[in-house]
Amino acid sequence: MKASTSTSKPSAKYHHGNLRHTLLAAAKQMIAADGIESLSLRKLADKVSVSRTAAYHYFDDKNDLLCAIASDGFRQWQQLLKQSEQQNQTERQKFEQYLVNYMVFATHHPEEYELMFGRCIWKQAQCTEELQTIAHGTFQHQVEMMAYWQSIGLVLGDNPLRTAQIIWGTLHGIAKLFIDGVYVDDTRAEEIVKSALPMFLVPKD
Amino acid sequence: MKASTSTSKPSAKYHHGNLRHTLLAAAKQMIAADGIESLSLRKLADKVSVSRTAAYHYFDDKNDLLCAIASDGFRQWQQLLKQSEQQNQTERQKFEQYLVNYMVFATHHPEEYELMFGRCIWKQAQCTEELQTIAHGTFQHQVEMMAYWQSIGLVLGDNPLRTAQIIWGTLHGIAKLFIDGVYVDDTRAEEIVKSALPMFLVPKD
DNA sequence: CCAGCATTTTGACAGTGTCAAGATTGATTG
DNA sequence: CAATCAATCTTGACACTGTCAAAATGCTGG
Repeated sequence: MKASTSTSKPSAKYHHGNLRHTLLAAAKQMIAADGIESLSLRKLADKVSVSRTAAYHYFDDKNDLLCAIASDGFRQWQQLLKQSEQQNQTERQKFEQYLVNYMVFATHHPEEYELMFGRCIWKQAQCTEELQTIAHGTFQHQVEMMAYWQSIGLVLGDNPLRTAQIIWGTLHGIAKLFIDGVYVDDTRAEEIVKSALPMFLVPKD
Repeated sequence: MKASTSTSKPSAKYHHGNLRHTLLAAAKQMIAADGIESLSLRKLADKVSVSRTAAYHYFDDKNDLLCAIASDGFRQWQQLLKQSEQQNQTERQKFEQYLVNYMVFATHHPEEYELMFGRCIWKQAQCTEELQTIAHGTFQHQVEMMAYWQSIGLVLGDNPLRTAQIIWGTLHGIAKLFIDGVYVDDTRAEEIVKSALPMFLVPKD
């Protein structure tokens, strides 16, 4: 357990140190292990050895906590994107890389992915301003990339928004069918998306 | 309220008549109105004017009830498919009709759709044998249709399963992004899927 | 009319999120 | 150094949830 405080003694203190961070880390670990729906604030508090309602000082709500995790997820995803973008590749390779990255991220962080793009936050509960902002930024970036790839004649279609919706839809759909256990195929999600790639491209000849 | 019994008096009786059916109908109505996650067995029982645990005589579980609703959803979907298939159309029209049907069904019955294809049943809880069976049948039918459309040179690709996975993924993804409120665009889902259509088809010339 | 059966109810329990009020501590002043 | 204060955490309480065991109710066949 990497819990404990940041500065001084590791053992039980009243003032925890940086409880907010610890809570987030523990929560991520728990949802990774047992899924979002089996995360309870009380079990979380137990795990961090803190009282049931301690989290309420850092989060308005359970929903607020989940939104914070989702926001972190977006930051992680954006970072991965940035890393990938500055590699020296042809645009076609970048596009393929983007698709593969998406699937790898989604299948490797299924619960975070669910929080980021799932009904849990977007439909059921209202999402935080922070989440709204960072998510919107990510979406927009996505559309811009598609628009660019269309403008250089790599990707099919003339309506960037529309095409972005379709391609993202495909990625999201395959990811979700995998994550939610509908596809029990042992095929890797990356392979499926790789065979989908040609559908999106402007024919060479 | 179309509740009440099937045979005799409509008013309060101890033996309800066909409580199972009534429960299912009321549950569908409730999830259509307020979403799956706000359905509780107790509120359901209240609505049907029956005690909290009455449902347990017809369903093992809350999960069992949800599975029953999902099964009904699959039956409805299969019926819609059958209706559509026996119309007199070209194969291309049938294919397009299939895509549009999928989106219309998904967006008009979002909560049922979520139950049928969502994590709620497939991942989180284990699904009933009945559901497993009917769902598997539907999936298989889907793959067979894709295989046929490929065999007659309508749809791209040579691997039926793979192509079915991709096309279904696209449908599912667009549907979910709409349903879950990520796409707040006022564009109709059918239009998006219609513009996706050409991607799947073998070029004419 | 009564026994047995299917059906429904009542009681109870553990678990959940969340609010209000109190307890503890570290930091800030005079 | 001591007293105050604000940040932080805990305790108590409430309504709500799913679910089990045991009791109650009403229908049906003998």
